[in-house]
Amino acid sequence: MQQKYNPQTIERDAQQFWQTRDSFRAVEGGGKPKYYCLSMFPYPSGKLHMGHVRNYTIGDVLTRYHRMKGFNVLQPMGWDAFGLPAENAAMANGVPPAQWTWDNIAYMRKQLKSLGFAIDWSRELATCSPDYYRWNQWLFLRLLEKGIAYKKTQVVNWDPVDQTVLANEQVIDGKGWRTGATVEKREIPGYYLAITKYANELLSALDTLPGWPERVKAMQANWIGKSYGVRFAFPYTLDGKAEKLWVFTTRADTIMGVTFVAVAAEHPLAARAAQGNAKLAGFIDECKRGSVMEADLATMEKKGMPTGIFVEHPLSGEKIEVWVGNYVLMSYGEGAVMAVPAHDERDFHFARQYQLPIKQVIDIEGQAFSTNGWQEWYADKERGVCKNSNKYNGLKHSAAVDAIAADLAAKGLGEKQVLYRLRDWGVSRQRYWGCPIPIIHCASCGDVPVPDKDLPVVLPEDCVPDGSGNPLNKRADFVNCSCPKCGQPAKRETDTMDTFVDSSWYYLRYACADSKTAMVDERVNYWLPADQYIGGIEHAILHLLYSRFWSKAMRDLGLVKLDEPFKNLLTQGMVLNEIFFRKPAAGRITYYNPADVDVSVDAQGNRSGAVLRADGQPVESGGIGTMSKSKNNGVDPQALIETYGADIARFYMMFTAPPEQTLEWSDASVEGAARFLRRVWSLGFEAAQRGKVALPATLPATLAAARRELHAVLKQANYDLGRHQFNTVASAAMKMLNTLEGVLKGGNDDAVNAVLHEGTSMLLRLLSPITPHIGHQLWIDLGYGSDMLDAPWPEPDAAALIESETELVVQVNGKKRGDIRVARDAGKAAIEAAVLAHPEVQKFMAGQPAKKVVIVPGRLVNVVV
RNA sequence: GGGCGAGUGGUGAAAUUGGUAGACACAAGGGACUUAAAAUCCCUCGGCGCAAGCCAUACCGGUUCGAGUCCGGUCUCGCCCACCA
Repeated sequence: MQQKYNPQTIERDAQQFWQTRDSFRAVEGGGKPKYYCLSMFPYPSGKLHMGHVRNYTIGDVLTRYHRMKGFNVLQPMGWDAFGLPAENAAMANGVPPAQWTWDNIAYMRKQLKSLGFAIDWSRELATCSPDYYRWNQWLFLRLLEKGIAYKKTQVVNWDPVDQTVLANEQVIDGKGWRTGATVEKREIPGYYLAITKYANELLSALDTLPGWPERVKAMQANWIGKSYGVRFAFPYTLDGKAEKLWVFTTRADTIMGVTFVAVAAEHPLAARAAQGNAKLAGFIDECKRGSVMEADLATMEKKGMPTGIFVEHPLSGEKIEVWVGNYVLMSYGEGAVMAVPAHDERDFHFARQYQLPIKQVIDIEGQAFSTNGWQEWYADKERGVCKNSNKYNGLKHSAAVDAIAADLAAKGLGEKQVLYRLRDWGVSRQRYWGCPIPIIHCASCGDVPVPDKDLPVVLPEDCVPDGSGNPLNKRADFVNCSCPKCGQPAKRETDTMDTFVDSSWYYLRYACADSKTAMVDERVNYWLPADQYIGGIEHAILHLLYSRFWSKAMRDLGLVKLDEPFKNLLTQGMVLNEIFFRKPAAGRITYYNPADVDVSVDAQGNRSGAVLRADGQPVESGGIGTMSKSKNNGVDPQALIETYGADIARFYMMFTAPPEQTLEWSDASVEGAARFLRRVWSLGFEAAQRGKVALPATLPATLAAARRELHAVLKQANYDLGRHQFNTVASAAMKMLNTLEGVLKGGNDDAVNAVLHEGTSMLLRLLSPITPHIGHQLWIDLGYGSDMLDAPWPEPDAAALIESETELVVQVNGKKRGDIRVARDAGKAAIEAAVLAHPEVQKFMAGQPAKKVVIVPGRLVNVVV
């Protein structure tokens, strides 16, 4: 055994040991309760970043902890391997995306292994492998049969940089989620998945997920956006034909206040009105081209134009004019709204802009309505009652809605409707590096599904994209085929699937990654749902919603017995670092990596300045931000692992912040973690020299106190592990080390060494989920066993925690004035007497009688004067 | 505009149901060891005060014997959604 802590050799040996023994292979069954610990799989971008290290360290801590607690644990790993970066890299380097991707996977797998994660590598999968994506295609065909997948032509979000369609969820602030390019609108045919059929279940089942953060559930509920309202029609006659203009409203109670109707620029009625109306046609064109930036939209001036078409109010029969309004969305509801300027803020501003009538139909007692300016209460549906509304006068919101909906229904002009904000999920992408959509286009048979026997439709792996659209279109050997129905020459679909399809079910495939004959098998029902899912908050909506939908769809196909795929969700915080830059008078900002900047501090420890090491000149601080290429503030995990080793990197990650919070990078704190593990090693070395000694029946008081402290800290640490607060578990390990070093200095007799050994064995096991390598080695060196993974989780000894005397804090009027030691079983009267006799207490009571004495057992006594 | 969350030393952070605020660290300062440095070890470390003590968990108020924690209000920051009818 070496006296000096040498992480490199220790870690290499431990990893070899685990590999030789195949320690982390998970096998179904065996009588233990199962624990499926799942981390979001990485995109193989080239190398790991700190976010990955943090994510997988959290997963590994939970994995190893549960394993020692007696669970049958599965921790798998795979690769979200399709996607655009591979195409961009291919263009930059002239290498096919497949090769780039597989090279990256090989490198990142090596990195993950060097971090010592307890992963069952036999279940590894990559979504770009035909063995995996054939099942995307297979399931897509099943969904097509069920009508959940369907084709339609629709106005879509078009990313001009990536040259592809984006789902609504992938448009952020009017920009592509990946490229940041301003999204355009285009009309394109594509395949859609009817996620809206599951809207209600996706929403209501959120209540069955107590192990999910409220924040994520709120975001999903918000996104699904359930609204209760009334869908109804304004009848009209055009070109001699009776027609209906449908609208949706959540405020049917204000229906008697309708003074105009507004339709979206894309609405068919707008197009009809624009015929022979060049001015209107021009306006509609302007609206369609207009910005889709939400920030712009929210502040954009209300613009509109009358169509000259009039409709009839369904209840009053009044003539109402139809306007085209730039604030009406074609994609929500009917693309048309009833406008009630008196009680809707947008309608109000629009009406004022164009001098349209404003008619108050909701009254709140004591509030005076005015058309001069908008007041919050105009839209208050809780307090108001109907007025100027004939037979509905005096009714409150819900009663009025009921009555009006009933009257509309009686006329066949409307009914109550539940509407969702959620849209169907467009999955066609005009990209090469993705899963081919298994469809063949035949001139006579139309769109024909590829027969199951011909799956997978294999993506050619030797294409090099050149930026001019999808290279598959130029691959005659891929495109040309024969129609499965009639045998005539046909064309293969060249669109590929959204990569979110790949990641919507990979967690199921881990359970049966070797299955050649089926997408999933019975083993899925053993492992799923995942007991713990860990990943970034950025997937709160997209990936997690799609995955929930996908597993429900598979359930309804009878493939899995599963309502929800992820029982508990932990959203880990981001890894941040300082930002330094210089902004020349002219030219672009340059960012400098914090590793190249020297920061000086004054005597109080306050920051006094920062200079670039290379030239000694000052740089400006840009605060703290997520590690990113654009801010040049990333720290490469590889350098960290090579300099310090996996255990120190892992310990630092766990100690610095609780898992859900952001983690601010600090080189000095990494050094602190290294210091701690060196001390652990020294302690282990010393303990090994002294030899193992069994605990005697009785211990001297100081050793009993030390032992009590060790067990009390362990008790708290176990509690903290249960609630995933790993930073205080790391703190607990530090406290135990401090205590044990004190014990060590107390002498070198059997009693000392007995406490030392018991404490060290507890410490190593408590640390082992976080720093498994050092634990593995010391466990052997100290003679506790040959494989720490087989050791039981340490539990505090209740007997060690018992004290003959307890210390109570003494307060007078809620302020601490001292403390007393009393017998553990001291009665109330004895405690009270002891406290009242305490000199500090007497001093602060200043001769006044005690009004009341509050005793909190085992904690404190408060004397009220 | 709507929703959710958070504000504690120079810094990262602790404080389970209301019960000793700042555990455990980092940084800083002082000291020991050393020819010297690194490493290691010891001490100090929220503010004011010589001290007794007082003040301190964004701010104001409330409940309570007792509030970082509960309630009401204000301010600031972060995230998500957003002309969703």
